[in-house]
Amino acid sequence: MIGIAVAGVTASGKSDLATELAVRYGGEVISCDSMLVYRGCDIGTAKPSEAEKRGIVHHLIDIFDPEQPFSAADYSALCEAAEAEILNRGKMPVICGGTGLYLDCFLRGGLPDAGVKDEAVRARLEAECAEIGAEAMYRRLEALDPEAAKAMHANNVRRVIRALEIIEVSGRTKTEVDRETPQRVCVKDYGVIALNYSDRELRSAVIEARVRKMFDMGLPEETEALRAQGVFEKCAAAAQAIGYKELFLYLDGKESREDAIMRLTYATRRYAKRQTTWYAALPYVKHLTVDENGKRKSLDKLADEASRLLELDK
RNA sequence: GCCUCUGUAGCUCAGUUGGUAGAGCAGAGGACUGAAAAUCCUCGUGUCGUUGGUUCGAUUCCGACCGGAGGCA
Repeated sequence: MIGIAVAGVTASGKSDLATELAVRYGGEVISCDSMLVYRGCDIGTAKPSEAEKRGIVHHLIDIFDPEQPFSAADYSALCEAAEAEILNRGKMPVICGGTGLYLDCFLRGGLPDAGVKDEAVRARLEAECAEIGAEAMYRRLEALDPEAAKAMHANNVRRVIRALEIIEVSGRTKTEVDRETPQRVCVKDYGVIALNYSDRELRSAVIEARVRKMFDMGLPEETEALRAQGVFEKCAAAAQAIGYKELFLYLDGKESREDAIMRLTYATRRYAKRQTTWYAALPYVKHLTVDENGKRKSLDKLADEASRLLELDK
């Protein structure tokens, strides 16, 4: 095994565990998070502080400005590079983060449609979609790539457009392109664990507490700062982060602080649910439960369990 | 004390010219191959405040009562 990956639900202690494992086994952490790459998005993304990093080198954090686009393909390539660098130093890569798609892409050996992308084409398709409607776009895809169309819902405009984009840019269908990589198989020699709470009530409570803490730490101010930069008008990837758009009403005086806190809590809970569904579908992950009898396990105990699950001390 | 408004799903509210009701949010489940903290799909029986009356039939009309809001005294 050349490395380990700590994935899992938001606010489950992934960072702590990954850092602990890096300390124990001589590793460096590679973040696997679509939002930690952005500078200035700190509180809202629960970015680890220097103290929390405990002197361990962390890769792929603060590498872009919030206006810049970022995607799974970019991640996969960057992660590959970071991995090589770490291995060169004779250290162990410890991937850590909750963006399931990114992890999956990397572990599967990159994306099949590498290089198949054209912002201009995509923008044009979006404009067309706005004009003729999702239904018409879907019918167009049905004619060109019926198999891909069948696998997606007509309302899921993003995916329909991406499939059409692939056809235009590469001259091949998404179905053809996708056939070239393994289906959700981990082709890298990594041990993968996903953290989650065994008790849903506890998970909800932890998430709410974390949101309140973020507010106390200055989330509203951070949001204002990003707004002043124009991040949200530029349709940037960072603008979709949970934790900023939910505060707009409050910042504009149209909602109470408490209501904003609750809406952010709800959004985060739903996110945790989506993550759970995602990780449950990945055949190569080992699941690790974060609480015991309603109380959080100590980090040491959790790390021991993770080590055992991954057979690290063998 | 009088007058007006109001009481419908966990929350905010629609609605039924009388034939027992539906949205958003919350909640549950799921999908996912270059925006993924994104995008999308599926799931709604609740004494229609209580109680009398009118009616073949009332949550809907009428009365009383009990909550809540406002106005006049």
